[in-house]
Amino acid sequence: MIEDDDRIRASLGLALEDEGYTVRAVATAEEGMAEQRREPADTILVDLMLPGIDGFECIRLLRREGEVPIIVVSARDDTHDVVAALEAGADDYVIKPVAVKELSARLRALRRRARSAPALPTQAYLFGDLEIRPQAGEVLVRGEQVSLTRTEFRLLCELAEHAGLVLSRQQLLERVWEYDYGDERLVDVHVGRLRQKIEDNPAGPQRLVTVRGLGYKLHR
Amino acid sequence: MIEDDDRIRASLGLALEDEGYTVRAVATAEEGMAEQRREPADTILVDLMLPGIDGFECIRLLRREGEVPIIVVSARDDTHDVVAALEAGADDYVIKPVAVKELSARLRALRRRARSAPALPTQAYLFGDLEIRPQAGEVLVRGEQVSLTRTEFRLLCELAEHAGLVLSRQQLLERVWEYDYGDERLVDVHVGRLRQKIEDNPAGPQRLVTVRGLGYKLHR
DNA sequence: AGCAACATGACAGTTGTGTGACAAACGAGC
DNA sequence: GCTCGTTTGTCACACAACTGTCATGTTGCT
Repeated sequence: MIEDDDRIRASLGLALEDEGYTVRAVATAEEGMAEQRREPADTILVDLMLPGIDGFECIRLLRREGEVPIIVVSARDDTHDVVAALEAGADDYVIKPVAVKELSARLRALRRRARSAPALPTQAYLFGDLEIRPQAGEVLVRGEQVSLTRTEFRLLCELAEHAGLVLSRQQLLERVWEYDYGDERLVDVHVGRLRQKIEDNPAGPQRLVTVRGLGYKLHR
Repeated sequence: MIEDDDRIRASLGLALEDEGYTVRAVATAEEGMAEQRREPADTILVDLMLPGIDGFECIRLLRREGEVPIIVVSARDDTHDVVAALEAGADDYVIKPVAVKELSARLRALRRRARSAPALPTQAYLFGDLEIRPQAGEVLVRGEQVSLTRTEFRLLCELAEHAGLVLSRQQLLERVWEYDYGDERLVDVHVGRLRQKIEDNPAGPQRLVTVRGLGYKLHR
């Protein structure tokens, strides 16, 4: 609960605890953000009129960091505020003074809905007749699907993300293997294997080309 | 929209269409239920004071058949009604007369939440000769109904909802089992069982395929 | 030619996945 | 409350796929 009025904070906090919730309460948006980073809450109640960062901004900041359900608890019964709060990313809006039973029912309804965020939406890549769909785990060469191993797939995605640019073996080791050091020959081996699968003539690569002395790049 | 007052039905319907929504409106709970069975809506607006089956009962009936988001639009600004409606399974409660902008914002907020909820989708899926009717709890392979357990069914729905995309074991654990952590082999076992039922040759799956190192996906 | 950079095939250890067995938990029906 | 069939989660094992290393061969540059 982010609420600057001490009396409301104390009484509403106690009332919610009576309803079976565990409540942590702070007085400012700044404290709330810090607390949420320290130990994320299931649900956040936030007042709109706060000193310093106001409620609207606080909602936007919280939204940027996660999908936590947010309920606005405001004294202002104004359609503009309601709309603005919901636009900012709040999930519900209740007017103070609020009946604890109602707030509790809304909390329950909200938490019934609250779940994890959707999958990471990465875009698809298309380079000539090479198509890469990261989220589908698919790679197509001239419309034909080829099956890559995870390492090959990650390597290809990394190259695709920087298509046209040369990536050094060291960069690839760091990004694909998450090795800070390591044998750079390893990259060669996997590039070779990848070529077997995506090149028409693996010995004369057209798509995944070597830049001697620098590294590899994926041709646009 | 389930609303017995002709004037409100017409004006609110038009106003929402101006906001970009497609609206179907009926005057009674009975009609609403029939309409929802015929062609499920994304979201339902329901008045509480209805002739015949009242709003509360209507909400309970709708809830029994699916997870469709429900917003109560009532003239009665009474905490008891709010709590009762939310308890019955409504997702939100707004007071008439309602500002269309506010209703629109609440609709958006609700649908944003609904999208990430693990609810059973309202529409049916058809992938080749695999048909899934989440609301009816039916799955048909080549027109033949197969009986799935609840876990298998939820797993299939989750995969169907993201057909063509790879879902990791972790994502499936979170969405189907609502586990934050857990043994990922559990997913394998259930995928295996599901394959026994929906694949012609479970050892060489065509519909529910493994993407090695990434997870599983349902083929479109 | 000489050298460094790169490619490639083989191989053994590791990892990922499928599957059957089993016991606990559940649930419908009485 | 009880019973019995079903569902669920865990485990162990088998097997296939993948990975990283190495040795050896090839290429491109000076």
